Amino acid sequence: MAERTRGRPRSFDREAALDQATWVFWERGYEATSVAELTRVMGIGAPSLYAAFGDKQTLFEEVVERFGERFGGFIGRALAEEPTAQQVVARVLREAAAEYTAPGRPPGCLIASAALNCPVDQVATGLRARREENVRAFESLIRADIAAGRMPAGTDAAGLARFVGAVLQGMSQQARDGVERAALEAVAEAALRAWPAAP
Amino acid sequence: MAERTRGRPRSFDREAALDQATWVFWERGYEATSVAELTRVMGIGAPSLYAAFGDKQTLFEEVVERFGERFGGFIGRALAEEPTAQQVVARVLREAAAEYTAPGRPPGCLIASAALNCPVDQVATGLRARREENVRAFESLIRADIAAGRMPAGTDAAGLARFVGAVLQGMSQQARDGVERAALEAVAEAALRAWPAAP
DNA sequence: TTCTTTCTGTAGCAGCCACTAGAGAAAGGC
DNA sequence: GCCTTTCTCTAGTGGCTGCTACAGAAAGAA
Repeated sequence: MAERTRGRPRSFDREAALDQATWVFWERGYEATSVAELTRVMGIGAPSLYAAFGDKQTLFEEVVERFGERFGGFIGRALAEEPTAQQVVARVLREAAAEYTAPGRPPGCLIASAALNCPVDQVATGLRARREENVRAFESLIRADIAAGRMPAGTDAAGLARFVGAVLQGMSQQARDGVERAALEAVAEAALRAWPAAP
Repeated sequence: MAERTRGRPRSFDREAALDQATWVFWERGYEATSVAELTRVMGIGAPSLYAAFGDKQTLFEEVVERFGERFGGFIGRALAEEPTAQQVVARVLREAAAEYTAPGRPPGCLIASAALNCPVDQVATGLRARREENVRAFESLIRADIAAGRMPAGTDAAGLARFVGAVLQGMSQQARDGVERAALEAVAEAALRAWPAAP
């Protein structure tokens, strides 16, 4: 990755700076994070930021991508590793309670909360698409379970998937409001009781 | 109310201007709403706004108060009119699906979404307190139902109340993401299936 | 009429916003 | 050594932010 190139070499670690930026955006959200604060936390000058990352919006998009890989991965892992919709959802909700309140990092989920009330349409839309992606993944998983006879034939797959998405968003917001892990776990357990019994 | 006073009379309707301000804050959130936009929509100059409402933050607090009376009232009404916790929660969730997607007004709930990612602590804290108030009302209602033998003795009242709060917040966010009423009603129905059976 | 009180419109405050021009610094290629 | 390339630093840009000083307008009180 570190190809030798001509010209003066970059004096900072691009990956480390990206991590710092992720932290700030996660904590404050897109709009409330100023470029001045980013450069301060990243330890670089504004021209270096613009040379390395484009502009604030492009930097944010890269931050979101990285966040999805590093911290949003628990949803992808559950989707990949658990065999049934119920097991996926149970694991996702329980892990969300832990992830959204993990000590040493900002509460909640960046993808759920960083671009709320954001007047830059493209930014808000990008995050919305990522959330919608998850809901659709849940939905097709539920449909598969219905088809396989693991869930009642009359189950409202879209509604149930949307419910899981809403609970995740609600849990993230509650975490940002300062609610702690045990309380979020109670929310997850309550949500799981809504799951339809196997036929 | 319209007491005669000395001095030049105000040239605009204070209540109407407050309604316009409510609309803008509801649509855009606290931070993303500029005083310039407020004065434009309210049809008054900045000095008139500051004379009549104090400053942006005080105006917002008044807007929140009015919003709670006009649009958040459905929760209070359900709490006052329904006899059991289950009936309160069922009505609140179902009405929320309609309220959060009512045509002709901004989607979602101002109290749930207008101060997310807001760096002005006092504003964010004020809305958080209002949300917390609702959760506590649900909780004491559930406790009363447990004491009256209408719900199982082992019910986690705090957890269930927090769950309802999280679902409401999630529904508001989904509404802001453009999800429509029927889908939110499915979320409400799913959430209601989590309610513990009577003992 | 004149005084006092209150509101309104113009015009502008300092401070922050995202962003960048231009000069110098630090590397490889020759 | 010297050229090219790329990055960094200083010092700003215009534009927006919330907010206000000031002068004039419009009412009641005398």
